[in-house]
Amino acid sequence: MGRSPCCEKAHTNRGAWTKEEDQLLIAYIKAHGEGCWRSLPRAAGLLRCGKSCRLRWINYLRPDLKRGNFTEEEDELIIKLHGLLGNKWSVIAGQLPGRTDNEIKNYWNTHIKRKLVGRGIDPQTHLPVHGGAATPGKALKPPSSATSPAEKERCPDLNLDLSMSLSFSSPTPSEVFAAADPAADATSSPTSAVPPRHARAICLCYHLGLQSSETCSCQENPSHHVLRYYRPLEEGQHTH
DNA sequence: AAGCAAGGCAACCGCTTTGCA
DNA sequence: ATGCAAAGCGGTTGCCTTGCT
Repeated sequence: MGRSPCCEKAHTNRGAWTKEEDQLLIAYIKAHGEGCWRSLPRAAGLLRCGKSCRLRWINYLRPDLKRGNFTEEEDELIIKLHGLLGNKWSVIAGQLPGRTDNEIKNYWNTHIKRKLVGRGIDPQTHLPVHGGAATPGKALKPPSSATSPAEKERCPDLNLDLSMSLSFSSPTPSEVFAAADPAADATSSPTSAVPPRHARAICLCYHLGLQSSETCSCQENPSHHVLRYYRPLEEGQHTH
């Protein structure tokens, strides 16, 4: 027995959204907020599936979206975060206010990839393409031993102290992200705003070079890693 | 002006994760 | 502990626009 479809495809519109549909969705969410996406279309008078409504709202209609071209600073931040996190678009988007994961993903695939290739950097590994060091399709793989200064030198584009982020013995997540964006205050973001599923990515980042999130020896819910990132550790709290 | 290719991006698909009974 | 529904996510597709020949 398979999963029931999210919507009755025969009775839903597909393809590009019309202005009228946009207005219906905006008006409904303004009046009722983001509630149950599955029941929203019917309640709002839309012939769309809930998934489609959610996507349209998050990626296009949300009032806090920035739109417009990415700045050079945003470019560099995306590159740095991608070097740390890989294709965790939603986590990366979380560090760029007003930008969506879909937008960043598209921007990465159409602009930044090319930019990195132009610099002689493999977009997947963030390592120079010459010399066969790059391994297509693999996420940034930390070395098993401490990253040498020479290794750091090989990755000028990723303006991070890789010896810290990849071979650290125990940096805090805020240190990792401070390295990615020294201007950011990693302690100021509200923990409640972090979707729980981001925890794994943060955990993964936190454990880069040591162990994967799957083999983390910590028995706590991974969300504590998010707490560690978004809020400084207090005395006596769990540490690795 | 027409045809074609490439680029850009909105939207969809299918799988995973989460929350709850 | 388990199963299911809902939400979230990343990869992919497809259409529209732009630039080139």
